[in-house]
Amino acid sequence: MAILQRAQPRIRQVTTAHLTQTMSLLELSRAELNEWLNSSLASNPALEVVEPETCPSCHRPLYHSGLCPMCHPPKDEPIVFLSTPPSRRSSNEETDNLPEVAQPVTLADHLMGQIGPELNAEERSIAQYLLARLDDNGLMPEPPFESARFLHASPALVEKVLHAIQRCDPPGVGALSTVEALLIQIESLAENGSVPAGVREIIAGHLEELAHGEFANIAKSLHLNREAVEEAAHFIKVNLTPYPGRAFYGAGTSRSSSDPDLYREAEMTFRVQPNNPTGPLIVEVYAPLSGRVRVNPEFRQMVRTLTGAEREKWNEKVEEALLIDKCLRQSQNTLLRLASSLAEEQRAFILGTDRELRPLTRAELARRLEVHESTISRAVSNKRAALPNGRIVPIARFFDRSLSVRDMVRSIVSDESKALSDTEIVSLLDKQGVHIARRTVAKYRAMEGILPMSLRRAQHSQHAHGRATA
DNA sequence: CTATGGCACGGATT
DNA sequence: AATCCGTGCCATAG
Repeated sequence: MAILQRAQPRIRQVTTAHLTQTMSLLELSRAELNEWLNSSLASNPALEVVEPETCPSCHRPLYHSGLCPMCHPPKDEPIVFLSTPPSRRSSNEETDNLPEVAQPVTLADHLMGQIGPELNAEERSIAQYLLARLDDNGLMPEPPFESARFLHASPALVEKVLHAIQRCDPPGVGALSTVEALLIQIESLAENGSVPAGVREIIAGHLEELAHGEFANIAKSLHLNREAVEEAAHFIKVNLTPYPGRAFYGAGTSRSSSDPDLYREAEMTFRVQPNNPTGPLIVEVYAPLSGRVRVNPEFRQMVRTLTGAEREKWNEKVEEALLIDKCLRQSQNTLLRLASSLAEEQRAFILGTDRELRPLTRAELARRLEVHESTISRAVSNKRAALPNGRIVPIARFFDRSLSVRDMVRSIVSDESKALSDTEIVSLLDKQGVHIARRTVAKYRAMEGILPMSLRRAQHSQHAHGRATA
């Protein structure tokens, strides 16, 4: 199979600006790919979109010559097909009879919905940029003046928009730091009820100590008694979150509050067959457009009649269009094969729990699909998958070596009656056939936000996970 | 003395 | 080549 990296150097020169992106189509997210394609279509008259053939019985677009994967499902392999989001569908393709998988609104959409109405056009485009920059936790990683420089907008205006964002629903979004996010949340809580004494001060100056459970130190430096500090700590734990983007709105599944990717679009959706739950999975991979692109034959014909510089100029466009077409097919093809492999390999994980994730490396999959391993890396990074239970997870998670063990640790701790030490957890895991070092259990614990044994005894039925370090 | 976190090393992964 | 991950060693707190 021709590998993307092999594209001839001659062409590489032709399309400088776009080519770098073309080479890495695989690593673009759904939205980015969309945007890229739109701009390519707009700037290249040689490109045209052709309607796909559709399956005669279900009217689903057929991307490959051959049978419709839904109407003629393969026997053992997963059923994989490309599909286009409803807004971009060409004709009125019938809505599918596929089982519903929750497709939540993105965090950015949610926020834009709140602030959009109050903003004028310029402010809105600033907001759009800012929202796109929010990280997984809903925090703003870049100071307003930098955004302003990038946008060529006045810093004051950018700040104004940012402040508008910060007043929005998941309290704390758009904050520049964890501390700021917490403080904003406090303000929002203070409007409705009272906030225990010391909470603000602890957030502002003693977060580190709080994370380590050093109540005595805090009490001393704030001149409070220990009870007050504990009360404040409890309040913080229950009411505040350092990850504003993850929680608060849209009561999704119980897990959702800790899943930052929930509010991003998925690039593929895994489902079970409604009438054949034990059969192969169905995988829907999203494509930026229904149908496919090609070089407009009339345009090409027209170019042939030109001469000299004119001809050169438009020929470049034709070459570029050819390349775009090729790369698009190439990347979609790999994506489909990747999806299929994942559905097959990680079926148990997709249907079940984290614990059932099989260790799988990118390199291994690359060998199997006969592509370069960097190809897999690109395809996997920056993408998300929707699972049948409605969760949206980063596709990189399919390659997480320790996820299943971390899940075991989590359940060991939640089932414990007498707070276990890391060493004890090691031996419990040993019995279940998992052999890891004590130090490693400690790290997993930290990753899961589980406090050390000594700080774990107290409250058990609390649903909030305490984790406050950056 | 036990439990745990920090640091750093080496090997695997990307 | 850069980064990530599991681990061992050591310091520190209780």
